[in-house]
Amino acid sequence: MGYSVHSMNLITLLQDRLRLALTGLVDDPSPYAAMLKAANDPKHGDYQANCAMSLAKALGKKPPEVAKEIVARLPQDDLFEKVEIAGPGFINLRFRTEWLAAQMQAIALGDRLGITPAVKPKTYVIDFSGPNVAKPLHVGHLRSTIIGDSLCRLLRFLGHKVIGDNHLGDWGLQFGMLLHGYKHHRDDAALQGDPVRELARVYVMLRKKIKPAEDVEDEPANAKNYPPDELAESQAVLAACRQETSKLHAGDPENLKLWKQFMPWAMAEIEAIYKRLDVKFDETLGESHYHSMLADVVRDLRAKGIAQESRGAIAILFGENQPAAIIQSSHGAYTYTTTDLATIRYRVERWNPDEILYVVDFRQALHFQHVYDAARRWGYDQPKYHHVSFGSVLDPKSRKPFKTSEGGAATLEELLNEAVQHAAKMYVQICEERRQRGDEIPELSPGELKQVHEAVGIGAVKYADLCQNRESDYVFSLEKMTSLEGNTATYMQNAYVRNRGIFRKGDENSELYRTHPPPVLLGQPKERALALQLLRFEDALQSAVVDYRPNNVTAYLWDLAKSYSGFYEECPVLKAETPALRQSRLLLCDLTARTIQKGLELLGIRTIERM
RNA sequence: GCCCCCGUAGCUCAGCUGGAUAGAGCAGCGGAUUUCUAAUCCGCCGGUCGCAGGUUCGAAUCCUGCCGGGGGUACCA
Repeated sequence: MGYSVHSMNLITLLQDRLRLALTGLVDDPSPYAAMLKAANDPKHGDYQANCAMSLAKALGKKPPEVAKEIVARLPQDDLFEKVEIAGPGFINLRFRTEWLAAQMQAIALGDRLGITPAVKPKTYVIDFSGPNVAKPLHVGHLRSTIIGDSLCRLLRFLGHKVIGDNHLGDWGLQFGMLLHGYKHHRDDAALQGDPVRELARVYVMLRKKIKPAEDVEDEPANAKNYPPDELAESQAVLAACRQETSKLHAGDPENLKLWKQFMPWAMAEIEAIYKRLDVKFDETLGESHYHSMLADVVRDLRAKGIAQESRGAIAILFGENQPAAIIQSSHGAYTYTTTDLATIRYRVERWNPDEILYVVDFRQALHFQHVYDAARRWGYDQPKYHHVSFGSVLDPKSRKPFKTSEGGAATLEELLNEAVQHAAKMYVQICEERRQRGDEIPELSPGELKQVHEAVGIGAVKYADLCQNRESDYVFSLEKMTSLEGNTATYMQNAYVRNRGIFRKGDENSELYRTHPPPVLLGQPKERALALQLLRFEDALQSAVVDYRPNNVTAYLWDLAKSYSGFYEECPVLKAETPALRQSRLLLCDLTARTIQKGLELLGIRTIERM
């Protein structure tokens, strides 16, 4: 049968058909062709087109008539098995099963699972992670890092040029605090032994000291909460830290030298975590990188009339009763708005990106509005700017965002350790259960075991984060995320392992199914459903990318796992009735495994061959 | 005060460019299964989609108001 491979993007494929059918009926068919979705009930076919209803009024006809007309205009070929008009005018489309089978064979070739790279690749700069390097990473940094990394992977896989940039907080007050702390509170012995830890200690100590002063600056009425002498000392320390920061910014040799000394210490710790998380950046250009450009940015913005003097500071105004954005304080200091604008200029000049994504906490929404608005007025209006905002990670006890700066809340490292330990504990428990049942347990070397626990533990944390809609807050629960049940990384990793087990047990070389894919038979409903689900992979990736929502990938994988599970229950693979059926099912298994593996990879989650 | 976001099953959350009876997971209840295995499967129970209006063939989804929660709101980032 000579089915050609069109595009593995089912939605695009169908929309193209619909657009053809609609041409001549309406002036602009695209919005109507877009009214297409996967049917939520198999009774309604595979996909449903919903345009007839809304088109009816414009054409002055009844919806079923319009639907009939559209169906008559659909290209006549072998794509559909059935096209039905139902209800108030839905057009239900069902693919020919033979066509699905042919696609299976086609996408098995090559390593892209049928997904073709973007025809018009775009350039993306993705600004993510951006930790404050003076303090240890904590749960709050998790989301930006994980979501940003996943978006990099997804866009890159779809053929775009991606620059992942870690915009470090390496130049602000936090370093003034370290400088002050180093000069007045350091413990030389501790510094010799473990400089990273000693710096962290000093930082936490100063954070505490400064808090009253900051509280009172926020809200003068808070003054009554503190004893006057404690408050006075706090204010003095804060002033001293600011002084150190200013000196650093002014190029004071001693402070600059210390800064250069502190940086590698601080970075070593952060990089260890990135390595463990398997997160890489193309650039790590922190705030310090832009420092020398800030004066010029302010000058240029003033010269162009975008910024002006206001209440003693240099500010960009956004209309009456709107808060302004300060780009230079009345003391002469630059702000993060200034740095972000300098960063935009740098990025545009260096990469000329089509889009710049900021994977940052939702609380900074107003700041980014200011920055985008200012950047456009400044002339940098060609890139699209997106604040890929996300909600907070909530402490299950307090139901409030995790706080670390003041208290002893978990650092990210502790959290990851806990997750990995939990994975190890689960492993022992499950092995025990299996031993009691008399099952064979794979002999894994200690090294292999460690890899497995790491992949499972870290994967669990990542997946739990990514499978949430990023905009909503979520309650952090180690129990839930490392569970074997439900939509978790462990479940998906195990689905993969179990699938690989079939090939081992059947002594089958999966490589053969990729170079010489056998014909596929989809006689059973579960086989057909699995094939259809496999073909939806590209739709899932596209939907994840257009809204910057990796949870569309996890949702897809979960559906795939369920389709596979149904198939697995009803369709024996190694014991299939005929050799041809066995071959066909092995191909479906292999495609499933590869899709799971690729999907997880695009989320930054590792698969393992055995668990 | 002003601006933004959120309010969906007992719990945790999807769904929100309007579409057919509102979906998962966990918890609860009832069956099937002892395996191609670190995941059993199927069914049931459970919802005035915060409240009230409006738009229309059709609203969890769009608009307005209200209630409740969170966040932001000029010299921190």
